[in-house]
Amino acid sequence: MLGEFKKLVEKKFNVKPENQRLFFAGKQLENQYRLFDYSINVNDVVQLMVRETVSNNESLKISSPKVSKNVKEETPTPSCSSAISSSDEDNSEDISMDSKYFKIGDYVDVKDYHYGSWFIGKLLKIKKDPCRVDKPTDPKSPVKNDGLLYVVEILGCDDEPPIEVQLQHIRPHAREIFPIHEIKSGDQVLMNYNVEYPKERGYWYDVIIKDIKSARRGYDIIGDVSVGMDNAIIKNCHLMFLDDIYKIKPYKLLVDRTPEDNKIIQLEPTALRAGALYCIKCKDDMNKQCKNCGCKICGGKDNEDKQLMCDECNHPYHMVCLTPPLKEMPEDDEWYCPSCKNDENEIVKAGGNLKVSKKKTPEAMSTSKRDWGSGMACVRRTKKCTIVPSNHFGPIPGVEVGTIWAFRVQVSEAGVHRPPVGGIHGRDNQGAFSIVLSGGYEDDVDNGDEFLYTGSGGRDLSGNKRTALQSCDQTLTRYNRALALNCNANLDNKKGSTSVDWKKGKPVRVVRNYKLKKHSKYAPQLGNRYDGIYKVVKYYPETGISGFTVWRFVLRRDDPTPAPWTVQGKKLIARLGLELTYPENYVPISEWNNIKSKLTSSKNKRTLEDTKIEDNELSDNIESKSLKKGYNIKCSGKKIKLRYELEKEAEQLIIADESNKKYWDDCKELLDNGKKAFLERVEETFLCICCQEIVFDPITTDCSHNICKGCLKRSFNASVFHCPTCRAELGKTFIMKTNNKLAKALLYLFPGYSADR
DNA sequence: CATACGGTCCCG
DNA sequence: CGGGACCGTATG
Repeated sequence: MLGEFKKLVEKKFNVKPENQRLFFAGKQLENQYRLFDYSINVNDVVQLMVRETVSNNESLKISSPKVSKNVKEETPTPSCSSAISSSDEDNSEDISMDSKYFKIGDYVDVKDYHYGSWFIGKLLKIKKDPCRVDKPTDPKSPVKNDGLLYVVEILGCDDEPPIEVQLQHIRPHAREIFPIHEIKSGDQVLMNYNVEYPKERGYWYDVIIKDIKSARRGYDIIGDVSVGMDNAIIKNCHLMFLDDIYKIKPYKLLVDRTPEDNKIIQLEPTALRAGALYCIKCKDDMNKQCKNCGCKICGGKDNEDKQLMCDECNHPYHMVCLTPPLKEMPEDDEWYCPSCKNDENEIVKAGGNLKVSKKKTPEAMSTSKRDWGSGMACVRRTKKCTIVPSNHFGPIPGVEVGTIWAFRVQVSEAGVHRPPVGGIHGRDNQGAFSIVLSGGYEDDVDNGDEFLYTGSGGRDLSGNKRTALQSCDQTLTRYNRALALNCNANLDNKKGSTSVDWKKGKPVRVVRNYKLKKHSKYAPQLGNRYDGIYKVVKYYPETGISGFTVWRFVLRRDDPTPAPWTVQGKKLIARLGLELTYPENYVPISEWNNIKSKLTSSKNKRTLEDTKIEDNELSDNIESKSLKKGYNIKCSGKKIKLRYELEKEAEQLIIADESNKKYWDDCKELLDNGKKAFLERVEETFLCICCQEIVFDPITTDCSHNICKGCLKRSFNASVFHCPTCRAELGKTFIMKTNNKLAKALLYLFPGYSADR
């Protein structure tokens, strides 16, 4: 059983079984199955993700080093940038006296933030690090960030600006060759390796020697190469370049430096270490004609000043080799070669008119006069989830239940729900992988753990629309058929079908959108939230509110992670620190700010709560609607409704807390569902937003929110004087008066709940 | 090619 | 201001 396997994993990786999430072939391994059930064989690789349960965030980071061979891109970090822009004069103070290890003029090996490999450089300046954010350090590095920035000029790159790195990313320049016959397994050395083309010369990385074999001519060396900024290890690399292996020179304190040491470190290196070839075709032989790195047409490398670089493919072209030949440099900044250029006509006219950019002309693009340039209406995905295929069933590894994204495109990027607009992602011959509830279909009914979902279609989308009113009958085709296939029952596209064993159906990832709020209280306040795995219990056609046939799907939650609206779920979300995320570099438009401000103003919050639909009401809804058609929901039989009658004393204490009347009334409606349900609701209602526990020593604000006195005090101590829930200004002089009535009521219901505080 | 439970701009 | 029109995009 998998439980035993998890124990083995615990021994090996020191991760508690409950914190392990194991994946194989895109599937999450569940406890009740065996490795055999997943067809896992010897030597197969199982992915381990570590659930974050404690405050220290140690997640399994898988990094792929990115080393681009030829083209240097610009460092994309605007703040704390590693490269000084050449136009920007660096006038910060030199404080080289503060460094314990280096002084100006030292020749050092420097780890470039961009390539993640070691280069030779000369130390120009030492200054204070204004960012003071520690860059990743190799755990084996003998030094730690000392709060200084070392400004280093990379040798052999004359036109490149100096780079700035922290102490752990520079070290004395390694000059001494490590003779191959002296090397033994376990040594850490500096070697040349090409991540992309392991047989070619590449950049310089730290390598731990794993194995040395005598081969027919010379040696075979296997080692673990440490690449990239976060020191990802590429294991068991076959290293090719054994003539120049360098001994890593240890750090030495300045106070320990002898005059001899000083002479060596300040001596300009006689030879640069051979780096990656620019061109692997011609091995950078300048005398060889090469259509890969020289002119794409003639292969020549001559007349560099008469070569044009294509802004698309980056290949050079002699101006004279073009047809027709170009006599002068084009005035335009952009130039595209014949094979990258879109419009053939433009190429013919190359000499005269190069004004057309690669982008489509506005006329060809659209007839619209609207500006779609800003906002998230029609934006492209910027990344694609590749960790699992798009037809993957079940959770997406690393995506926690309760994750919230502001926009659908982000949900798509995460791989949770890929279509940018559609509500169902599925294939009509495989099943549905995910669905989104966003209140767009009038017939949806949401009851949290179970909901009634309406199929898609039956709408007239002419006029380039995405949504419309129902205007004809839905059929069990396309996405509806896909979703039906998830149900553990034979497909019936006439009458629908009911699962034999609903849990055995295919899993559906479910996302709730904030627009669902209108109809459901299980919707998030903002954005799109992943709520976990559901299964299709049954599906059937029915006449919808519009009068047209719609297909309806009953989905029921089957996920080990507590749902985001439960107390447990909320605690988990708080523990994981899940927060609404926006796309990178997102600049909110005014519209979006309006939505947000509406939510934070208490007045609107009230009206939202007024429209909440109750549990029982919802269940009745599902039942009545289904019964109308002669279907019977089995769960109605097993529902045990044992109304909890509040004790007199409790009733009095609750009534006494007038300022929270609305909340208490809200809770009381759950009395019908029994004591447990009622108490859960109370716990949820009076959860302190700060500490995620039931409010202790509660303060009830004018904006009707309850916070622990201790939590509020902490907030005030940090000079934050507004309500943590709705951000209404409380003012410095706000008097923190405990709401004793609430305190008493809570204490009655949860005797001693504050014992540990 | 058709389809789609987004998102924004524009107009009344 | 709120609701209607309608765009690019990913997916099958």
